[in-house]
Amino acid sequence: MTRRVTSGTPEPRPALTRDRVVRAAVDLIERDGTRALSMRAVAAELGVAVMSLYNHVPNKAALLEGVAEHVVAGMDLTGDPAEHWTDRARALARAFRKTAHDYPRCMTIVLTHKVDGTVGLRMAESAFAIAHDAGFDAPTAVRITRALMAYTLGAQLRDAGMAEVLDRHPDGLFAARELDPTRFPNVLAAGDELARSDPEGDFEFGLDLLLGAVDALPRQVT
Amino acid sequence: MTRRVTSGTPEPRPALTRDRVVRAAVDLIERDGTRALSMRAVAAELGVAVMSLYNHVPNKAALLEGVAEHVVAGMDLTGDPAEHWTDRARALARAFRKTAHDYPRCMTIVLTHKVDGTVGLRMAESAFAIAHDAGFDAPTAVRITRALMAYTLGAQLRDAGMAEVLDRHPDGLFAARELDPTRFPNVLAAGDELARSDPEGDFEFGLDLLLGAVDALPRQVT
DNA sequence: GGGCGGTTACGTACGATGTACGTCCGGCGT
DNA sequence: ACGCCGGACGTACATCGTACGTAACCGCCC
Repeated sequence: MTRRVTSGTPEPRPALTRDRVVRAAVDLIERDGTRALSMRAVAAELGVAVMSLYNHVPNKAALLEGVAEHVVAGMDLTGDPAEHWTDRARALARAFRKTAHDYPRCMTIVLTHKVDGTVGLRMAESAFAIAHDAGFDAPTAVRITRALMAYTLGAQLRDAGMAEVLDRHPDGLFAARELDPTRFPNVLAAGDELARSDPEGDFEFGLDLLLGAVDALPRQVT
Repeated sequence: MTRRVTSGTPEPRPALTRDRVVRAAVDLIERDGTRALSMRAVAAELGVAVMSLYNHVPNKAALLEGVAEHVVAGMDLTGDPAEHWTDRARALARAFRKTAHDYPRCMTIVLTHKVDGTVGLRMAESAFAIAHDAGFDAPTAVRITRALMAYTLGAQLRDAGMAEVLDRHPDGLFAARELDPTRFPNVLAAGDELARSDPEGDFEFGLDLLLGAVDALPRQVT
C-alpha cells in the first residue's frame, strides 16, 4: 500500500517523529476537540498506521503529556528585567493567557494534566526570578509565585468552562434555567450583570488586586 | 439469577435510584480513582446489571455531572452574617477546601466539568451575597466574586496536581530530574524551598492578600 | 380476581478505543 | 555480501459506552 522511502524517489512522507505525532495531536485537538482525539485519528491525520505511533510515544497518556509540553514550550516568557516587577509579572501572566487564547482546547489539557513537571518549571523559573528580583526572600517568593499561578490557572479554568457553556447555550446563561428566587436572591438581583462576559477585564481586575497586595508586602532585609 | 421483589419476601435490594447510582459512583471514584469509573464498575458496585443504570442516568457524562452536583451539594455554605465580610469569605473558601479534602478525586471532576451550572450557582450565590453585604455595587461584586473563585479553584487545581505527582514520585520533586542550571538558576537556588508542601498555608497566604486588597477597595456611594 | 399498560431490570450485541504481539522491510555496519 | 536492527505495519483482543429488544413486576380499572 504505502511505499517506503528509497534513495532515488523523493517521497512526500517526511519521516515519523515524536514531534510530528505531538503536533498532529495538537492540530486535531484544536480542530475537533479533545473528545475526538484517538490514536486512530492521529494516525489518520498523519497518513500512518496506528501502531506506528507507538514507536515514538509509549501510550496515549504520554501523548497528552507531550501535547501539554508542546503548548507551554511555545510560550514567550522573555521579559524586560528593567521594568517594574509587577509589570514583568503582568507580562508573564499575559503570555500565558495568549497561548491559552491560541490553543484553548489544549490549554485545558495543560491545566488538568500538567501543573507539575517540566511544564510548570518554565513558568515557575520565570515567575520565581521576578519575585526574587523584587526583593523577596525565598519562602515568600515561593508563596507569591504559587498564589499568582493559582489565580492565573483558576481564571483560565473558569474562562474555559464559561466558553464551553456559552456555545452550548448561545442564549444567556439564565434564560434556560428557572431559578428559585428564595434560594438565589442575590444572583437574580445581579441579573444580567452576572451574564456579562469580559474574561480579560475580569482577569486584569483580580491580577491588579493581587499584584498590588504583593507589592505592599515588606521585603527582605538586605 | 437475581430475584425480583415480591410482596411476601423482603429483599435486601433497596430499589435502584439515581441518587444511589450517583453515590456509588462517588464511592468508586474516591476508592479506585476516576480512571476506574465505568458503567460496568458502578453496576457491579450496586450488584446490578449494567443497563439498569440507564433507567436513572441518560449517559456517562450525565453521571459525572451528577457526581459533581452531589459533591458540591454537600458543602456547608452557611455563614454568620454578623462576622466581618472577609471572615465570611474566608469561611466560604474553607468550606470549599474542606469538601475538596473529603472528596479529592471527585473534586477534580467538579473543577473540570462543572465550573458553571447549578454547581457554581450555589457558591456564586453565597459569595455574591457576601460581596454585596460588604457594600460593593453589582459590577464590582461580580468581579470580586470571580477573582476569589478563580483563586480558590486554581489553588485547588494546583494542590490536586501536586498531590498526584507526589504519590507518583514519593521522593522529592527534583530528585529524579536533572535540571539544567543555566535554564533554571532560580528554581535551583530556591532548592528545597520549592519542594516544601504546605497547601493550606500557601492557600491562606494568597487568600489573605486577595481579601486584604479587596477590602481596601472603595465602596459604593450610599 | 383478572387482564393490562407503564415502569424498571436485564441480556445481547455492536461499534469504537487503547495497545500487546508478531511480522516484514529497508538501510547500515561489518 | 550479509546479517541485523530499528521502525512501520496488520492482526487481535480486552474493555468501554450504549442502542435495542425482552421480560418481570407494579398499580389500576373492570
